[in-house]
Amino acid sequence: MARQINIRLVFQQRLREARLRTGLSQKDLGIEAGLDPFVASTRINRYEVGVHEPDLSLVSRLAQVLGVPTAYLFCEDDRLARLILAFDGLSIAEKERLLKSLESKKSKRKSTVKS
Amino acid sequence: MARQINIRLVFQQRLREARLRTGLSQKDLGIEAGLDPFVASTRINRYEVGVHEPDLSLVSRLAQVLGVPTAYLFCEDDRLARLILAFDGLSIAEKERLLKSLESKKSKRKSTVKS
DNA sequence: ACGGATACTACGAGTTTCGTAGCATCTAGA
DNA sequence: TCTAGATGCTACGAAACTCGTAGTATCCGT
Repeated sequence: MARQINIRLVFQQRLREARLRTGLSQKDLGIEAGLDPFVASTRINRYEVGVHEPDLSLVSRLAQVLGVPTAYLFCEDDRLARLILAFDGLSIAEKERLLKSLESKKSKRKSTVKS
Repeated sequence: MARQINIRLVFQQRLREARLRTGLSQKDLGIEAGLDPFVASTRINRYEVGVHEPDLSLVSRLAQVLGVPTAYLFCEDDRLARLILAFDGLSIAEKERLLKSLESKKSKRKSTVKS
């Protein structure tokens, strides 16, 4: 009812979106992620179009090249995606401070959120 | 140099960790995620042990049963994992407020973070 | 000691992705 | 305009992977 999100579609979109942000071509992204230059274009294209799914180790290398945490590529929720990127830019001290603040007031709210 | 994290290992650990938090057995987790009861135990076990990788649609269903965002299962960084869980418990208004605050002060810091 | 629940694994069958070899479109330069 | 290069994309058989089956081992409660 509420949520039947297609995670594969999410992955495709986040991947393409992040690649375009870096300005890389499909081929160059693949090459920088360690793929053979002769197959890089083909394979990255298939991941963005949704024909195939890459295995986790490649996903991780792609994320590194794209400058995002691996988790970012699997965010169904745009707010969560934004959060991850913003958090990524913080210093360790700032991260800890934010976590402390968030985790302290948890369980206060009952979370009447619907989605 | 710095980071050669094994994302597969991360996935295994987050999966098991989240399952134990819910108190479900490997079998029951699989069943609730829609697997045939006769293969549920076997398959979930292989994912936790790292023998095989599930496809994205199953990962998504597992995350739903476990009550975490799909992205959570791919967090290399513990701090990011904590953040995602904490963020998940906020109301939409609180999420927006937090994002606004984080995104406004971005680009102020140069992010001298090393890891 | 028994039965049941849980975690785990080898093996062949089945399903998926991979590499190859292309095609179509667009742009820049001759 | 014609060509060359870059980019995005796809069908096909081969290769690599996961799947279901059929088990084993261990622990726990009765």
